[in-house]
Amino acid sequence: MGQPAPCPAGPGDAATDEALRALAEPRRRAILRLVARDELAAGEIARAFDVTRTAVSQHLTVLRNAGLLSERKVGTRRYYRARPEGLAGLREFLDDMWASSLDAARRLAEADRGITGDGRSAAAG
Amino acid sequence: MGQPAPCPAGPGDAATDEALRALAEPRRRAILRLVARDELAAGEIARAFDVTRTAVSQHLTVLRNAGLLSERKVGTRRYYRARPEGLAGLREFLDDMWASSLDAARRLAEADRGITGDGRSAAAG
DNA sequence: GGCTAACGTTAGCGGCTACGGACGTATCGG
DNA sequence: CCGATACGTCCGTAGCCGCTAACGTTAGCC
Repeated sequence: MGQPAPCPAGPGDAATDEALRALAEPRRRAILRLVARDELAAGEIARAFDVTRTAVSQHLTVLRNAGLLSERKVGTRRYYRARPEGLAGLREFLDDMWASSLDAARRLAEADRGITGDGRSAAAG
Repeated sequence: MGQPAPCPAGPGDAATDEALRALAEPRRRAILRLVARDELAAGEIARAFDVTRTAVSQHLTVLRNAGLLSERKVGTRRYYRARPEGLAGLREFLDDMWASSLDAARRLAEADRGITGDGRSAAAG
């Protein structure tokens, strides 16, 4: 066991889970790409896909719930826009993972070199 | 057969889909965090969770298939390690999305300013 | 050869989720 | 007021996903 949680960051974990799960769906990624360029209405977004408006509306709800979308109501139309802030948490998460992996890789490489090549250089550095 | 997959840095859509779907699961993220620090055997990883070894083995397979894990066989033990390269595609994807969102936000902000504040500055850039 | 340890794999099951159809609601126009 | 438009929401269904139990395989030891 062990949940040391070196970087709980409070809402970072939950938000990351929501955002990651939302991005795991190809449709939602496509929608996000679409609204990342310009602000579009739900109908226009739905027309860009072969699925029904119902599915698109649900996807929009999921994305909005994950903090990846921003909603703007104008009359009967609802315009959606991508939220960079929603991706910030994910970038941080990936960056942390990236750093850890690289550090571990370097450590293992040094250890392997000390075993296969030279043994006394282990204390070097 | 085999998987040369030298990490296609270009249209990593398929790879991004696999990696994103793999990371969408909390268990897999925890496993990845575990092996990001040090290289561990499947049994040790499985012991770190309350689920059975079968589930962990499947998670490891998924992560490995997504290019996020590296396998090293030693006797009956199989050591797993996180692969930074697997996260590279995701970082690129998020970075692109981030840039697009920010650009769109700035454009919309300028357009909004032109409407609410001044109209002749619309051509400024 | 026989035994144990470590691990992956297959089959079956329960839960979740994306999808489509039908319905209700809010807004604009005549 | 009534119709049309735009959108969200509820219900039922099909497919996917993660989990467990049982089995098969490979490596080390006596």
